Amino acid sequence: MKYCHVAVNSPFNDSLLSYVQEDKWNFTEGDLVKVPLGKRMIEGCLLKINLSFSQLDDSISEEKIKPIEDYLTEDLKLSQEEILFYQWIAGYYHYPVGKLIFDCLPKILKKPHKLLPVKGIGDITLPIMTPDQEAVWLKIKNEIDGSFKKFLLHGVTGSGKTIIYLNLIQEMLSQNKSVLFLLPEINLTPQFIHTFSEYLKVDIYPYNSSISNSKKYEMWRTLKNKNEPCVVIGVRSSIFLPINNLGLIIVDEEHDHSFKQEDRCPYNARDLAIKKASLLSIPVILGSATPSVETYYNFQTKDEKNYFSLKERVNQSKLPLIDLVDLRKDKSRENQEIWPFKEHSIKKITEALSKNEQVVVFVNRLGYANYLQCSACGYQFFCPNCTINLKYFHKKNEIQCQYCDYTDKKPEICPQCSNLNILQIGFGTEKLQQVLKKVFPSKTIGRFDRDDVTTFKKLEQRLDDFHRGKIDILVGTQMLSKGHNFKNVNLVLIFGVDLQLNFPDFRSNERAYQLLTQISGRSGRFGKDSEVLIHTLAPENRVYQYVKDHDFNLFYEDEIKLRKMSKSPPYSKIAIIYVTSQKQNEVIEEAEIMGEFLKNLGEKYFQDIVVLGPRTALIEKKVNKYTWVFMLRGENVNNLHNLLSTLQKQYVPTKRVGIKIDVDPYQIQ
DNA sequence: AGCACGCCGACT
DNA sequence: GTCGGCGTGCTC
Repeated sequence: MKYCHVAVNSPFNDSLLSYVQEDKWNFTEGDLVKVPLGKRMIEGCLLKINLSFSQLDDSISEEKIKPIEDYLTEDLKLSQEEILFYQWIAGYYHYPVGKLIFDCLPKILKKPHKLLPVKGIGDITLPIMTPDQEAVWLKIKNEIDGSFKKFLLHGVTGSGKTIIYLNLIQEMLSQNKSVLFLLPEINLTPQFIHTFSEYLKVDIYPYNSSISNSKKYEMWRTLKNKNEPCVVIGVRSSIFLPINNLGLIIVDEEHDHSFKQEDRCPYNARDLAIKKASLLSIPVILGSATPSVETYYNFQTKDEKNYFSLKERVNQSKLPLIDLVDLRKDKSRENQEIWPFKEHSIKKITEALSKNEQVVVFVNRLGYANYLQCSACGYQFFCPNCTINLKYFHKKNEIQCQYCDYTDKKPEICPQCSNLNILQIGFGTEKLQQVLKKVFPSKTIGRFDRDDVTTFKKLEQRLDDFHRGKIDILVGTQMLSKGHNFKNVNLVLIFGVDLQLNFPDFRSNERAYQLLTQISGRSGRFGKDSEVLIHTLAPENRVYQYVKDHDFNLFYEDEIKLRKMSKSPPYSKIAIIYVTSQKQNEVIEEAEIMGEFLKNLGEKYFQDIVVLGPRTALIEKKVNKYTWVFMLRGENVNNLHNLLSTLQKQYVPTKRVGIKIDVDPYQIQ
């Protein structure tokens, strides 16, 4: 009797199950199959075939093993390289490999659908590079030699990283190799599709959440067999696309947190890009104006010769002048009508508008007021399902939860003391938009956030309107901060970054620095003098000073010292364990028992691993689910992985709780 | 993760 | 009586 190992789409037994391989099949490894599990049929992928019973690394008894039912499809299968890639990821993130595979593959379809790539025109020749750009491009080009190498392209905002990418892509295409271009968010797709199709005469494939499953399925089949070189522009999940003859991966905005998947398998696509490049022996280029501290550290200590920087903007542009607006000053004399703007900021906006320029206003929060509070008794309006305040939306006249769908009418009266004066605390995009509408009634004030821009189509439309000058002032959240090339913006206002700096997390300074620098970078990209006004209650905070001085190195030197002192990454490796349940007492009890287990395990075998916790998650209850967390930290990566594996193999929960492991967490929830 | 079984309360 | 809520156990 022949047996095989199948990675199934179920977490049962870590998704690795054994099946009988009947002689009638002509299977090879990587085939996608249907297998029986209990009373149903589930999807599976053959990892190892032609095994005898004794070769099964499984403690199951022989008579329990059932035969494979059928092929799931013969249209698509995984290559040996893909299997290795998925297995490595599953091991690294302690996630079941079968779940991972079927999370990543498109849903298998019977009928193929039509797929039309964007046909690159390539009718414009690339602009001549500046001497700086040319030097970098030549050095990278000469380093690329058909082996695995990683490069960091560190160029200030507006320094023209895209031109270097395009030259390198053209070089690859001329060698008949395809290129994968990863960007953090779907928002940036339209502009890259536009630019790439102007300069490159090849098929360009966008891959993101606006692409239907049938197109995704067709893309997997097409890219696997495609012989002509092409370019894929995609978000994090496109790292899994089986691109034939892939010659180069570019990760733009490598520092961006959107590369980290938070649900399901919590991988970081930037790190996977490096892994994939090494498996395929190809180069990978990381690009950013604000490299992550960990990436920069790696290039400082290991790959120095592959670090390239661009310090000047192109188009004779200077970096914007950055002004800190102290929100604490002269409170009494402040004009309440324009709050939270200051008269100075309104004056600056007026000046910009009078020059027929556009203005970008950034605030990190949605809605009108962050929460409501009774002025008499201090009562706050909380979500009944989550430990969070309800946000107030003015136009909808509602208070809403950001984690579940709980919504209520705006209260007129305090339910606790019947007081009629309910205070609105904090502000978001909606508030800023409304204030600006009042101050500038003849101007068009647009909004760019998740609340107002709900579909990809609307997003394209809103951006297009702004580019065409139909919007004078655009008020937006993070969505606005990344990569956009606005021609007529020389004034940017920033609000609400103080909150980021107060976040209890070793990355809070880094996040704030990156955010400020990225948003500031939207100002003055086309030659004119430009300005950024950062509104803050803590102008003396050093992060603001580094942003003001455009000094990445000082920021980094300061930050890396803190990381060393606090033994945070890159000086250690971190993993988080989340324990969740609908029942608060069960999570707490389970977390305590698990804490004992981890402590004993640590004392016996892993003395170098620090176990912190259990404590509540930052938001203990979300959608009626309670979460408690552990943080594990260690300098030895292998020990950290061994501790996690031991926990997974040996720890038997006493309650029905969910357990999730997050290796290299970005946000410590 | 599903799915079934089995126990219990509440409703015609 | 029996419908359905959810706790528990099992699946190669």
